[in-house]
Amino acid sequence: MIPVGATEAVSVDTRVLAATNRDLEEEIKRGSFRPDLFYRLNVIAVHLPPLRHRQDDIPLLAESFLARSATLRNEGVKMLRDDTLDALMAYAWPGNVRELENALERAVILSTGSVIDPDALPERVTARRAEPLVSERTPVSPTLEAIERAYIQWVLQNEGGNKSRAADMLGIDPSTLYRKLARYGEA
Amino acid sequence: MIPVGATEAVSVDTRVLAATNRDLEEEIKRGSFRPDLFYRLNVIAVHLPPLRHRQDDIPLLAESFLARSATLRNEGVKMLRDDTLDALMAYAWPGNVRELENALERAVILSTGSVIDPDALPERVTARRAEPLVSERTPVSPTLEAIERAYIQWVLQNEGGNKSRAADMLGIDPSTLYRKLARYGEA
DNA sequence: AGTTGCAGATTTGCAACTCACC
DNA sequence: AGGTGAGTTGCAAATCTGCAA
Repeated sequence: MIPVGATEAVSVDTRVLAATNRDLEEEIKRGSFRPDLFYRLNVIAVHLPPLRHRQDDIPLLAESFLARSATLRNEGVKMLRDDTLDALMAYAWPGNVRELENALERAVILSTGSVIDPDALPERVTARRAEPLVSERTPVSPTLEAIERAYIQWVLQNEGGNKSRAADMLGIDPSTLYRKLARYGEA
Repeated sequence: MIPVGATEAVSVDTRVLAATNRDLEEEIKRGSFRPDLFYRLNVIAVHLPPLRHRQDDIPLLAESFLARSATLRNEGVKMLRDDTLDALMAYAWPGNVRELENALERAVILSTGSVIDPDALPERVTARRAEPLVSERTPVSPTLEAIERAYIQWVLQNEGGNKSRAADMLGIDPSTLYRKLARYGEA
């Protein structure tokens, strides 16, 4: 595909072809596709899933890490003392899951017994209420409208600029597509 | 992230974090993102870009392949005779770019001189008007509505199910999001 | 195929209200 | 009792849509 206005020829198509299968197409046709589809999107740029929005997940995540860690080290699973867990849940984890994982790994190493107490956690975690980081990075997702626009453009290109066919793909009336495009043009 | 209703813990977040950069976020925030974003989408399942809709691109693609081939083989670039190119452009390339590439590779090998004539192409290509393949696979793209749904779900998940915040991300009123979700629920 | 008028259907943001939790 | 924030609903205005030309 040659992007509008560009001159580069690409060989993406090929791989796409290889990666596709009918089942998926079917599933997609009926509009039900899995979120992991969007994880891919994500990998490129869209969003940083903020762990701090899911504090309830922390116990589960922690448990899972501890279990894995125990397996890897051929040791028994270490437990979190209640207040240790509290600390974990209170912290904002700006580094998300990775940071949580690292902290727990460290804690496992530092703990001699089978119970992990708060002392084993990095200071920044236990320091209650680390003041809101200067640049509390607010993650950004594209606007619904932005997605619509981009997707439309993309389908349109795949249909060789044929608006009627593109409209069929999109499941809307050609006139509707026509107007949407017009709107995009203005703005 | 733990998908709604699931129990698996994942560590996707991390990599995402690593792969992201501010510039992209900026660009995205303002709603202008490049099509290659959707190529990724594409890689997973969405669509088979049909080469037959872009016959004008064929000369360019062919040229680029020939150039590359020449480089790889340490030979001079071979040229397409006019009627060879005609044949290429007349053919529907159900296998898309991959098929084109293969055909050219074959042609290069078969051609002793520096000019590629039609005889060097696979039969199916030169057989004028190969009858429309039995299952002329019509590529499918998800409906606009399907995309909207999926994207909304995805953002919603990233916001930990918080509809208000998700609505902010999406650039719509919380009530609007609420209703959309309700609609999805019914259907 | 692309475009536009049109009348009806749908959708939207706003604001108000409830509910839960601090 | 007071405050904040999420979720939800009524409503009138604005927008959007499919159809047909």
